[in-house]
Amino acid sequence: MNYKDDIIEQIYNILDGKIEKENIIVEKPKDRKMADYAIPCFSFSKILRKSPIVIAEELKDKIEGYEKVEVVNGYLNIFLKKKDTIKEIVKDIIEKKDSYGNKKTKNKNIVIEYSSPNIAKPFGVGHLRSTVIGEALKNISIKNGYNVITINYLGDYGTQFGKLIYAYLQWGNKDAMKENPIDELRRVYVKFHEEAEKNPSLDEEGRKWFKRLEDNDEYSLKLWTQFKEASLKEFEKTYNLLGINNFDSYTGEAYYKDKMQPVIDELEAKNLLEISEGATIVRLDDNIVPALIKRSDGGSLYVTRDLAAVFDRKNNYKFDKALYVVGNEQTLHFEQLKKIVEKMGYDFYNDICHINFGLVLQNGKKMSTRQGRSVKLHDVLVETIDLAYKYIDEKNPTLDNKDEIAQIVGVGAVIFNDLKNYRCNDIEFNIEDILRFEGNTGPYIQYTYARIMSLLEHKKNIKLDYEKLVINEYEWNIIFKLYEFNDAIEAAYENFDPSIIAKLLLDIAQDFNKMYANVKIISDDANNTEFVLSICEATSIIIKEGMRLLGIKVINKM
RNA sequence: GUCUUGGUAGCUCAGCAGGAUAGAGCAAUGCCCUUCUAAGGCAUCGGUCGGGAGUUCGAAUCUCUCCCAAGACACCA
Repeated sequence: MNYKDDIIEQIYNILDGKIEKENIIVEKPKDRKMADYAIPCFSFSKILRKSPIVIAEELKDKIEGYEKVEVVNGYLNIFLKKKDTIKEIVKDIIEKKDSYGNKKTKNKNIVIEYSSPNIAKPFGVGHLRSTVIGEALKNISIKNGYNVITINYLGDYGTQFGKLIYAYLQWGNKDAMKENPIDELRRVYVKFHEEAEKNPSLDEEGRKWFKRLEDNDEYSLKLWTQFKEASLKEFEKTYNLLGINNFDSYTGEAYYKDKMQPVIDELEAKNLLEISEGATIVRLDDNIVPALIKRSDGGSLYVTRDLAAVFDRKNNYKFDKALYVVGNEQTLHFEQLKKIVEKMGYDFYNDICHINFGLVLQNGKKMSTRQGRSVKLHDVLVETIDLAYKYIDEKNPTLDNKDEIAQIVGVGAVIFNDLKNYRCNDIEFNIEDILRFEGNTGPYIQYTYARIMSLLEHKKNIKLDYEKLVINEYEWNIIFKLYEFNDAIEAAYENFDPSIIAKLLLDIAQDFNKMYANVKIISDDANNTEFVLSICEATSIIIKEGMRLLGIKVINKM
């Protein structure tokens, strides 16, 4: 049962419906000793023309089904019946296992575009964010009952490839290309931008080569294909480490190259196009700068391709929502995209959602491949896994699958570090933070899980006698947190924010470890032991499932 | 310059559809493994919630204004 809803319902009825249900606020007090739920009655006094205390006193005697109801400073403080509540929640979780918290099927399709690394560039820590947030949102959306289609919209097209082809032809080294294609391509790309600083006419060369690529020039196409294949091979290593490799589609930007013209024609037919300074634009509202559809030389641009993509996806997947997990810096781009779709007369523009996230900064500034400032994700993962291995070797040297565990812990640390904070905040890239396995970290939660699994080996599955139990505050705190998992799943979807789940898991792990340190779990009292172990089991189910939603594995021993 | 985010403990961040003494982690200091995994727990230290004004019974939370930082702003994506 939902306690909050029940309390609201009761108060609504007691006050004869004079206070709207949405105005009855049920809070969770910061300090659980004050109450399990609290209702501030201040706002009722204007309508009922009585003091909050008088109202609270009236309500106090009429609310039924709870352990205790108190009035303090105008708050109505409600205490749940501990044993009944625990029994109900623990039983529910253990029965449902990892399906606990699953929401009803919505019969709606969600397309999520995420990860989207750029071909011919290293898979940098910047792309980690999109990858990891997108993956979590996929899991969270499915948990909430949506059908999900995932798209890895590879950055495999655009003027940058013209620049790259030109740069490779100018300064490229075939042997180096064979040896380590990504590094070689990065080298010439950085070189191009250095040279272009001195000699802006190089940009013109880049555009020329991209135009050739768009016009299906055989030589350009051959190089482009070579770059792309080498990159994908390289990315696969990183995806394998992260445990992410199941996109429904890998259609990159290039896929849309022959799908842009119909959209341009439609824009033309709807009289939305305009020529300005030689380029073709769509003029939007006064507060948004016009969107460039075609360059002066006829070449396509980012918006052009995204426009083609959004219609293609609407047709193919009949999406009810399209999520774009793309960084903050592209906010304007998506505003323009939505606005154009709206101007074209389609009302699904509202279903286009830019799931923005903060930048990965280095020394307070944006990382940039162009300026050679970027850190390879693969290197970071390897470093973290190595450190995890050292920990294991030191703390539990007899474990037999150390490599596997080190990988799960190391990768978990990296992913959790990214997901634990609100996604829109910028992150200062700090390898020390990632390499920390104590406190608010992924390994802390994984460790907690391993502890629980070790305890559960003592579980005998005997029938509990609830009458004999004495509940302590540690147990009670955990149960209440476990119960919040349901709400967290919905909130994480509604806000498209995985950190809501990450924070709850930290809370749960913390409460568990407090209990672990203060309560003797395996004791002579078989009934009580079994009871606490059932709480442990419920906790382990929530931690495992919550971590799975975040894209992180747990292990039984570490 | 315009627009968008953000400014909470030394550091990284929670809290923000207003509510009871502002919370974690890290760092620092001191405790706790003959007992269930010390990647843990406990304690101490640490804050005029960027400045100012307003709205109200009540503001870290809402409004305005100023300061600071980052990002975006026509032929990159």
